[in-house]
Amino acid sequence: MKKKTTIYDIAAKLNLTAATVSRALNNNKKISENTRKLVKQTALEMNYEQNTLARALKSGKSFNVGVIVPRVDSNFFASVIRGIEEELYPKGYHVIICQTHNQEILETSNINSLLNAQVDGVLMSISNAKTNIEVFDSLLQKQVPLIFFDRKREMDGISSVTIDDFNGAYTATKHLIDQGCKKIAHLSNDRSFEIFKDRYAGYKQAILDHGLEFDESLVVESASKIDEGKRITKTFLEMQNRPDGIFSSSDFTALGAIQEIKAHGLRIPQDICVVGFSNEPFTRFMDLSISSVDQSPIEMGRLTAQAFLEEVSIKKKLKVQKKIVLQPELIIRKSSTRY
Amino acid sequence: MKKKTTIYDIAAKLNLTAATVSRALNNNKKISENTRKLVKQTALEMNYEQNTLARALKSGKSFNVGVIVPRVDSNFFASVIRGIEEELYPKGYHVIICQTHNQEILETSNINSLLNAQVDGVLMSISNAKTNIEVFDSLLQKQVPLIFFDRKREMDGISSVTIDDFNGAYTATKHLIDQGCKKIAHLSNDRSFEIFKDRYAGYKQAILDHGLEFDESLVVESASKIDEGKRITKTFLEMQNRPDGIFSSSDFTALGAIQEIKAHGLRIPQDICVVGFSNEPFTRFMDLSISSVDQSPIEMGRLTAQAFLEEVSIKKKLKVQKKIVLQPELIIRKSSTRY
DNA sequence: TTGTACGCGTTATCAT
DNA sequence: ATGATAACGCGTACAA
Repeated sequence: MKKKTTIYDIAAKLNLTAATVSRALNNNKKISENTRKLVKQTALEMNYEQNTLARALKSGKSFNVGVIVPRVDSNFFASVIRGIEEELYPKGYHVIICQTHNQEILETSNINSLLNAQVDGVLMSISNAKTNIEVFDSLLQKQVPLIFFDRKREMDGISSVTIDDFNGAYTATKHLIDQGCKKIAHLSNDRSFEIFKDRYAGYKQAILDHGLEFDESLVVESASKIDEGKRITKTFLEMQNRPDGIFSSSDFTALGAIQEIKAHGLRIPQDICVVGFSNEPFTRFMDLSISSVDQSPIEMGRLTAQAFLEEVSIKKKLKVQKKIVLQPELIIRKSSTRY
Repeated sequence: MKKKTTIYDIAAKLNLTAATVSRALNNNKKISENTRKLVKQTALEMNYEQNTLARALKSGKSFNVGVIVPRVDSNFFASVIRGIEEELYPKGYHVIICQTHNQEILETSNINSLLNAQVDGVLMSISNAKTNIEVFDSLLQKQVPLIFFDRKREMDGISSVTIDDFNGAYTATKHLIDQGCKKIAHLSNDRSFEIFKDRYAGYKQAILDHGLEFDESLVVESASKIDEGKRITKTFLEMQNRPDGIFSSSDFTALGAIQEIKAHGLRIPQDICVVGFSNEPFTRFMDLSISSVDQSPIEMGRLTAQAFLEEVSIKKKLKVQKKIVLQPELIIRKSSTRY
């Protein structure tokens, strides 16, 4: 194990003091151009590398940013992380990944663990609607920037990057109406999350705005799973007056719906149109490609990272709360294209 | 900003010295049971949390592990990362993510950047077959454990976790033969990577072992993209004596092949059987579900993490090189099920 | 412009 | 069993 060269080593070699070397390397104004060049030159020759840990200990900045998501092996979150990493890496930051698996305990322990590692910020997507708010307060108290993406929580002074779920749902539902659907069902999800509440609201508003009848019994909550989509769709199809359109808040339940509809010998989109949400890769790959609402996750990641960078660059005094809302894009595919 | 309580604070309160407190907290043997309890008790009361940075600076251990992958928004790598994170988090380690986008420059800079952040280990999947080996040496010299997963490089003293690509390919090809295929093509990929070389070799061996004719013109390299699969399959279908089976080293090219075959009015699996590789989620979702070789990525991640943990727990003296090879599992679906 | 001296929070090595 | 002190590597207020 070769020992790393420190500023002391290079100071010794140059008959200078460590302080001078430090200043030279940090482009401190009050240093002669000569010594600056000399120091940098020999630093290069001696393969000097700044000890991040020491600097972090001294300055309190670790140049690490924590990212907390329910899970990483989901296309959406993986893509957001990709965006975050790409934006932060060039600025010298590293991204630390934590998964919560939707467990409140893990959400709390992750935050504490990141706090303990002295990250410079935490970017997270709420995974548990009822996680105690105290944990977030502990972040605020320690002046560690916290930024929500996708699944946020209404909190004073916290910036967030989300998409306009209401509008995405509204557009999708309106699209179904444009395709001639008269009775549109909605596969919803836990509405204690804002995103699902908003999608529900957008769906409802579109229904009402276009003279259709809003029927609460056509809205069913479930987990984002194929089988759930099948199960619920089965009940829809057994109605005496079945729906002719389905707006799903998840691509997986949408897929389940499609499978169930086919199993019943009905045609898509002729008999029933289906639109999903998230634009998961598989929706594009199917023979019967699935229309879906794209959330531009990479862009969301980039913007989240940018919001963080802004927050750390700004003087601590003024606290800005930024709420960035991305406009989702409806990707129209075969599952809802009648004309 | 509340100041964090340090061991000095709790030492002062107890009329002890910081050293004693440190020892008590670290369960040092030579400390009285009384003071140990007392210290731990008051530490709890004062909300003491160990400063990881200081400990890292002192001990040289950061409890951070770097993970380098081509990209995170791929199901395979995301799943491996998931496995790694789940294994490491309970042990107090954090996972730092880096992406290379298959660029040699980024591969090198990522390693250096992680080295600079003083990670306790680097887990990586080679993304560029010709990355200069020097970078890896710099890791070895600094005694930082390096472990390859999936895409490895043959290097002395480096542990790796891979799957038996040869066997996976062999099994898949044999399966096609069992289904009655007589002329099997192979959609390959850059064979400067071991994994693709091995898959090619497994395919070839299965052909030879079962009395079929090996025909090099039925093997074509391409990137792992749907369109490439289409393009190459088109040339296959235009042969006077077209193949009746395709083994693809990628699920994406397999999908492209399937699309092209259908477009030509041929039936799957009756006319042509197709098997892919990786078991991407979408292969299961299709109406015509795609047979594929599963690489158990989460398991791979866990084993990689475990190999790392072992390596750090062992005395630095003895260097163990572990080569873990997972057995892949062929998932047989509609695209290759004739009987 | 450069040097001196100290602190960041912890642990390890001496003593006592 | 506990205390005193140094050291990890860096940055910075203060002095020169």
